[in-house]
Amino acid sequence: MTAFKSEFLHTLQSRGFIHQISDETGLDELLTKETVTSYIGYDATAASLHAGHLVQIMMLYWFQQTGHRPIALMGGGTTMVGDPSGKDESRKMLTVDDIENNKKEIKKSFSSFLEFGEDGNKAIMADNADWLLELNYVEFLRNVGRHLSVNQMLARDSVKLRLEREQHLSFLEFNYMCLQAYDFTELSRRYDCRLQMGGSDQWGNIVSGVDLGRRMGTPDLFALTTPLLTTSSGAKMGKTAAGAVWLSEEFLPIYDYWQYWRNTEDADVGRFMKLFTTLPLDEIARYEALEGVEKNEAKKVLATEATAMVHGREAAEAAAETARRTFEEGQAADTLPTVNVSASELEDGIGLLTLIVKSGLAASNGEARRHVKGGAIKINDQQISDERLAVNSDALNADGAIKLSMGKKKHFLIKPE
RNA sequence: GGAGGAGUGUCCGAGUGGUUAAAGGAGACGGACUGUAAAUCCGUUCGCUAUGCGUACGCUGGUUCGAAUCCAGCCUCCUCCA
Repeated sequence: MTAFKSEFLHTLQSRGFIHQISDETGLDELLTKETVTSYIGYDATAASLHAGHLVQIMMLYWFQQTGHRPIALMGGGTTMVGDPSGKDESRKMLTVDDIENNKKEIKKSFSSFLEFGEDGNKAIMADNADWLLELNYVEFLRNVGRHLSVNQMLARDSVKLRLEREQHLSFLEFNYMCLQAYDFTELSRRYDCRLQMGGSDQWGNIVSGVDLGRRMGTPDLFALTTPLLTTSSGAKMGKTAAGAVWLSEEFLPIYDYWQYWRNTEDADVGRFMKLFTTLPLDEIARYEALEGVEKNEAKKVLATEATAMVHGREAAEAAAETARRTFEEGQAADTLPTVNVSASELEDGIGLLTLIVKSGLAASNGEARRHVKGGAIKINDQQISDERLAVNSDALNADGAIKLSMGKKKHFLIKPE
């Protein structure tokens, strides 16, 4: 293992972020010498980023923390085309308005990690729509295309593997690499961006940009990728039953976000602490050394720290406190996620199944019914077996709410309004 | 344009006329055991006003008492050739 001189690479390496670097020594020197600009691209396909993006975001965070200038590049242009690497039928074309809105929302999430601004090493939010959308095909071919080597691109794993397996590779897909390569040179030109980072699956695309830059006469460009992250059981990061673990509060309550990290597998705690929190390494080592039941303490710290990164410390502490009261004292903490029902409806009595569906615990009455049959549903901690039960205001507790639970972990408060 | 292959439930994948709402697996959810973990075991996994009804095997028609299964046309995807 190389010992890096630059604070940035040293930090990344000791925290387990690094998979591949195009020119370790060169990049290390550059980072030691001057304030460097680096970018990571994100497609604006949804209005919120999710936990799968976190590793990338944390890299930008450390980049800025160690004195460099990060660029978060929105794929406004590439999103218009749609990344074909997702194998299913091509993604629905997003409207310009959608993309604009998504960008705005995504930027909010970035603001928790990066300091945006004009000068010094303030982060920049760029958008490849600014240059990709006005590209003229023939002009692009003449200015950029002649520098792109098909021979080299054919050698990239992403392409090579497809060809070897005799799988179809569309021209569009092939061009995605070209556009991303071009992005890199454009960012180099506009912002003197020297480094592109990304997930390990992006290696080929990033290196294509490095090559293109050299042919087009940019300063030396560098590539850095992170390992593909899975949990110890092999599950993809950032996915749950309900879908992605969104960073935006509107998509996932902060309490649930905290819970996601609280339920981390034992084997992942240390690794995740290094990647998703900013705790000092020696402190992480202490938590990592905990065994058995004590590991839970580490998980709570992980959950609170990881939540604080996104939602702020106050909200994270609140989520931790809610969890403590709910799980350790069995109370209905009034900060649990709440479902509002109209007071008059509640007076008349609401069907249990309806209530379960309304709270999002089940997608249909049938599913709700199954949960009741399976003994998963509790109201005010009383197991309910009668699926036809009508819940009315008699069930309200002292705080004027009804605690609805499914299983041991999911709790809601039903409140009249 | 030619030849061949494929399209099944969240995903993968069996199923070539009849107890098929569709084997099996994965995933997910619930339960047991635990530590709000993992592993393991058990259960559930289209919808509904439910001993019934409605939808469902790319689409549209047809054959049949009866079709995911047979026929015709169409659509989409893939491979090879031109």
